Amino acid sequence: MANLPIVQFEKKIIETVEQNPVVVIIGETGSGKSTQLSQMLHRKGYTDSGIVAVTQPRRVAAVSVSRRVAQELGVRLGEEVGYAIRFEDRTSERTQIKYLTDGVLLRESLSNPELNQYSVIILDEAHERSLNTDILLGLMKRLVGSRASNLKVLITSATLDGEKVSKFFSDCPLLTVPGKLFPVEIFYSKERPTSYVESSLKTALDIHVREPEGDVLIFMTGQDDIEKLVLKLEDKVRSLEEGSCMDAIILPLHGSLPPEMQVRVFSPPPPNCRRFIVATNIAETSLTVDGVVYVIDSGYVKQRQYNPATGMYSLDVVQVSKVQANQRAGRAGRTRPGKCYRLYPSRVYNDEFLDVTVPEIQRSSLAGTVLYLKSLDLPDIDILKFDFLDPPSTESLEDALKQLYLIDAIDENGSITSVGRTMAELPLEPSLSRTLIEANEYGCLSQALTVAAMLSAETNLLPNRSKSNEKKRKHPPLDLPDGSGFGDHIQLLQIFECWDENDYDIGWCKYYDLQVRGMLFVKEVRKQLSQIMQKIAKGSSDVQANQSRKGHQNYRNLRKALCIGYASQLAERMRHHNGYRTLGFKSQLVQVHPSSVLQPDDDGLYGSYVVYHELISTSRPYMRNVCAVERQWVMPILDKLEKLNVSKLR
DNA sequence: TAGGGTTTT
Repeated sequence: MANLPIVQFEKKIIETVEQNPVVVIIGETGSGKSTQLSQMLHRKGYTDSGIVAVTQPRRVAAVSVSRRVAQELGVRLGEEVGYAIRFEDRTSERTQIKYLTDGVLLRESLSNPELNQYSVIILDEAHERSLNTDILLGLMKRLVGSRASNLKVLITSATLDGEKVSKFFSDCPLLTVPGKLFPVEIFYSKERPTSYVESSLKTALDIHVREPEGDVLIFMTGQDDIEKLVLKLEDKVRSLEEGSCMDAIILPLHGSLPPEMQVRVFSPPPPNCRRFIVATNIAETSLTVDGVVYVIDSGYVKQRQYNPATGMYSLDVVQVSKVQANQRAGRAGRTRPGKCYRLYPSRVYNDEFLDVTVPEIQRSSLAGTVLYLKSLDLPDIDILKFDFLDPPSTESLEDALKQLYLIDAIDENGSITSVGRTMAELPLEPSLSRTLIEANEYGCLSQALTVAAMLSAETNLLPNRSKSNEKKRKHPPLDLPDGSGFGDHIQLLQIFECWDENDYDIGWCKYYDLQVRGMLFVKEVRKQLSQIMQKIAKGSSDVQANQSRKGHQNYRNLRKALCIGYASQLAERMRHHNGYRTLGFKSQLVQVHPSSVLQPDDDGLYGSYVVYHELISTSRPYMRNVCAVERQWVMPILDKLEKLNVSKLR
């Protein structure tokens, strides 16, 4: 720890913090900012008047960094130094330094808007511009101006972003702390290749033949390209003349890889063997692979975008930002001097790449964010004028207001309703929290809890129908429940109920190709949601998973609750075919996703109305996860839509 | 009849 660069800046940092409420720290990789800033402030006595909080965008980071700090201070984790992430609070009365995800801090500020328990709040990795960090930046700006007791805010960011953050906080001081990276030599391509897979392949082989030992990390956009490149690399390396160069191991690395495959990158290679790790941006920040000396950067990344006019998501391949490109290059210099091969010209880097990644807040549906802000009851609120570092478009905010109005979270004047307040307490998308509240009225809360938890699972739970998997399958893909024809929400409910009947058996998940990790996550989410709902309903509600299962049923109450919850995600079938048009957004022709279990009637036609969980534009615009609903439930929503006046909702 | 970049409450 003593040789971390940041330690030499302690005096300067403390002086600046003493004299200013907000300080921006530009700390490059390896500067030690994440572990050291909190300890410096602790030494200076800032933990005497409150807790020093450090937010992280990711759970694993909150856990691992707090563990390191506890170790360095020689205390037990959970005592003076602790962490708090969803489902896991390892802090105590004695905790003075607390690492937490930015999402947890946002939750805390709901029940304690002044965040009085904290003397210092450090927002780490702000340059990643996660949705939660961006909300926190806006809240911190208000808080330092308003809070009675002295609050100190530190924000760490990257070189290219620091000035902007400083300006946002009324030109607060900006300190730069060097990193501890080894130099990385950058090589640019003369022009953009026509095929990134081919170009990566060629570059990787050049490195293998010409360069001394050291692993190669290759950044691609997705699973498909990764699999292609892995196959080609294996083929080419095998055909190299024996003894002409060292052995090679080729490893794919992406999020949908099973955990046991992911951890392979952490075991060191055998001697005289080079590893090629072909990865998505998961290797940019989330996973750190040791031993990398060479990086190949395609310059592209897959990004999810939301279109507020149509309510449609798409997953697009876009150019990385300069911050991302530098982060990728930095992965080559962690253990010794490295090299980074950029598969694009320097002109593209300089002229075309954005400085910083487009913040998530400008690429997401903001219904949840706006509801959260409304529930804080900030004085002088005009949600359209909330002070964001990078404001989302008016269109996007109006879309959020419209959605919230349709599900009764705000009234026609834009004021939060009591239903809206309850919704804000639930860690769910507004459509699902609205569904839970309605289901509680209809006596089907238990079922709704299960549906909401299943839809919250981050991983794909259902069997993966890829070609390679079909071959591996030991049994035909059948006998999972089919939603009784009503659609995917009901199927998700039935699957969980089956698992419950099988005593949450892991083997049962494996037999049906359901991701074990995902199902266990669902169980935990369900438990958390049950606890919150029981508090809201004052203990009277029945939340047992299996209590409602009684032979054949038409799930009428549950579907009605879903219809109310998804009032802003409604579609009407075309008269003569199975296409639907969306209602409530700029009307779009969409299809039920082919993976849906929704069943057509005897004439081959689907029901007249469905609600959908998500619109996703891939090869065509699809509704994913649909539920059949009845005309009589839809009519009041259509009425409301007709009378809607967005300009009054502000 | 088709396709999952990465996070998080």
